[in-house]
Amino acid sequence: MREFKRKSRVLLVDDNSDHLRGIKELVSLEGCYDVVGATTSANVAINLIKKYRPDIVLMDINMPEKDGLQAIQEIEKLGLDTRIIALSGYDDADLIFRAMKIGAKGYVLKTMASAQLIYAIDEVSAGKVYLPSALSSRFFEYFQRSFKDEAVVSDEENLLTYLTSREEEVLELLTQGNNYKGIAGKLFISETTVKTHVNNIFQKLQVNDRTQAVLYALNNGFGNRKRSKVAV
Amino acid sequence: MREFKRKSRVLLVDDNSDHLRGIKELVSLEGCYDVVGATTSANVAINLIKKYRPDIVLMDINMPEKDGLQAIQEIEKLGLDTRIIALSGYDDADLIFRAMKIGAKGYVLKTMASAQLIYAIDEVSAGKVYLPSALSSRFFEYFQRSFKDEAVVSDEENLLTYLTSREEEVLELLTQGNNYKGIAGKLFISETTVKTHVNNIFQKLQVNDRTQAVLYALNNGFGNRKRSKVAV
DNA sequence: TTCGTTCTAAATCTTTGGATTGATAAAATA
DNA sequence: TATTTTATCAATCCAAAGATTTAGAACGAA
Repeated sequence: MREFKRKSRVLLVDDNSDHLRGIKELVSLEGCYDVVGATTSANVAINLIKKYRPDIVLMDINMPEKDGLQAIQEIEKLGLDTRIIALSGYDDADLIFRAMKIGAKGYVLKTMASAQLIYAIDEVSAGKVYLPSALSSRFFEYFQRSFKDEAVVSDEENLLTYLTSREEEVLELLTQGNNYKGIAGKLFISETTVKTHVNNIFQKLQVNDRTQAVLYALNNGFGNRKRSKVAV
Repeated sequence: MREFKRKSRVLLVDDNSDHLRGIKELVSLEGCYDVVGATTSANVAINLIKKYRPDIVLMDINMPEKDGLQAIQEIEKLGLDTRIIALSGYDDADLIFRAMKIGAKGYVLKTMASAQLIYAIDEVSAGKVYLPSALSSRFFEYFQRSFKDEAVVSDEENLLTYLTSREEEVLELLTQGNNYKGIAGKLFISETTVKTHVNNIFQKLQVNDRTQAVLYALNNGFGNRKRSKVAV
């Protein structure tokens, strides 16, 4: 499959120039990749990317000068179809998670065999997202852990289930920041009717005012909104 | 490696009894697995799991009677160390994502080769999380897409940055559903002072009332809270 | 020192929000 | 059929929220 594709253009970024040289040789040895650039600076890398539009960027994310993750984020914001593979010395679940979250298409450890790196480039170059098995495991453990608390919350009695469909409509509009007049206008009913509904909602959700009602709704999976504990 | 481990105990759940028989034979042929049960009902499965504590559960998630995802969630809530592999007819990204989110340790398509299923069981049995390469790709695309909007949002001007630290404290208490009296009491300042702060907050966030202020705060990464567009 | 900002506070006033009671009509359900 | 639930609306009434103005004290920067 690889031999039929045009050569993929690869850019290398690693603050350690020895590593950089090593990786460059390694990738260059593969017939199907053109190394269009290699730099020790993330800032230079971003400019090179704008200029050469590489297909693949191998980005070291353990750099002192500029955070590699931040660099990835900036590159992603350019909206090019450059696909980034994070290179890291650590198999830390949080690092892996954050890298994938901001759009890295792969994550490879520096300690991994060079064949592994080439394989990752092959896969990502083919449009896939590639995480080595061991790192993928880490990722999913972290991912599942970050949603565990949320599941527990939805386990306890959800007072939202007691709302009638009309009350849900009203609450929906409340969660959009509407006041009585706004809701009345949007539902084509009188303001007093809205007040009645809102009061019933307060009773059912056991809250005292609209802000608390809105907070309850958001924290208990109202509509298709969900709060997650995942942070960047 | 496999031959040194004790036999893993496997439970099979599929509403199609033909499939069920087929899978049972397939798994039974592997020397290292004991099929401790096979049922067409998710509800029966949950009882069997409580009774036999299998190591692995193969759960069909395309069942009419009871939603397989819901069943997985219930099993996860039992807090056992049973690891669940989702069996599905669809490689839908959303389905895969939801299955992994609620704790499935693997996701295998029914159309995949039987060797693939066995491999998945092997990997999950070994404590890993296993997603076939193609599905893993799907998952990550969905995952990255679900965080993309969020990144864009944090990119545009965040009015929260204009708040003073005192105003942030007040807003924090607002997002907890406090009224003026509550905030005044907690900050040991007068109610009128709180009103002043709140009014300044409204000006800076360009909103009309506390509910809108709270919504703005939650939607723009106030504190360590982050809203995600990901839903179960 | 002077200027700007922040935090504090009060006074005043208008609007909105929330509680309560009561009532009608349609629709679902027993 | 009888009963309950739901959705609708009105009229109060009080409390809370919001807008506006003014002002003193503390603090840091120009």
